[in-house]
Amino acid sequence: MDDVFKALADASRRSLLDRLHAKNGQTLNELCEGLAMTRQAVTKHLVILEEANLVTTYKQGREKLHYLNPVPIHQIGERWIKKFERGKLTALSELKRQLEKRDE
Amino acid sequence: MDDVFKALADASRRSLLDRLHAKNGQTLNELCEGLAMTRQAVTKHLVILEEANLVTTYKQGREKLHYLNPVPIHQIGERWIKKFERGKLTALSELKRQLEKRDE
DNA sequence: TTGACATGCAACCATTTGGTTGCCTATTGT
DNA sequence: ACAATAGGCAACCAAATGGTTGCATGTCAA
Repeated sequence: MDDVFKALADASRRSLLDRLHAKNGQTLNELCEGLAMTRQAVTKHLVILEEANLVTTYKQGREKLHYLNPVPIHQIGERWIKKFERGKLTALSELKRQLEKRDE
Repeated sequence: MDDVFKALADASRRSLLDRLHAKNGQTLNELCEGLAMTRQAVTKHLVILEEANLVTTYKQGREKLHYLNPVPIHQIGERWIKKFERGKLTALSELKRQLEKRDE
């Protein structure tokens, strides 16, 4: 889970996920197009995404195809974000109450 | 939004959010208890959480109270994670199809 | 078969990050 | 008044991060 959070912390990597979300199964060179980064930098980002299991690849001839795996993202939502949504309203009203108490 | 992702990337900071989720409105020293880190390190983490708007503070005398703000977490869920859940199943079946094609 | 194309590997670099120590300031209880 | 308590500030440090360049390897097409 830590891997996933770390992988998502970088805007370039999130934008790579966006690109794969728009069009799945792209090659490395395809994913490089229009980016202000060298191919090697993109490779490094993709490796981190693979290690976090956010991207799956397989080689077809000399090309390497990249597929988005949305499962870890979903798990962040289920296992982590939902925990903080329970009690969101009570936390906020508690905050409001305390902030108001400040002015007494 | 980038600030929030960056803030969430560190396990110590996520655990501070957990602590505030368990008990809201803690002081700095309270949040330090039982952690293998100096007070100053915790302060730095809390500053990052504040800048990402995940934690709100206010001073009461010589104490500084920390409150969890769950709104940015909720927004990550709404504005980011949900985007990838739409089409999750189609992405997965596409992936499966491609992986099977590999063995032909 | 050989040149062009797609990717991999490794060394290197600057900046950011996560932490420390040492000291300073402000508030509170006795 | 003053010692103890709660927190702030700044300099410093090692390691991680995000990027580069240069070169090597594997595959396809003419």
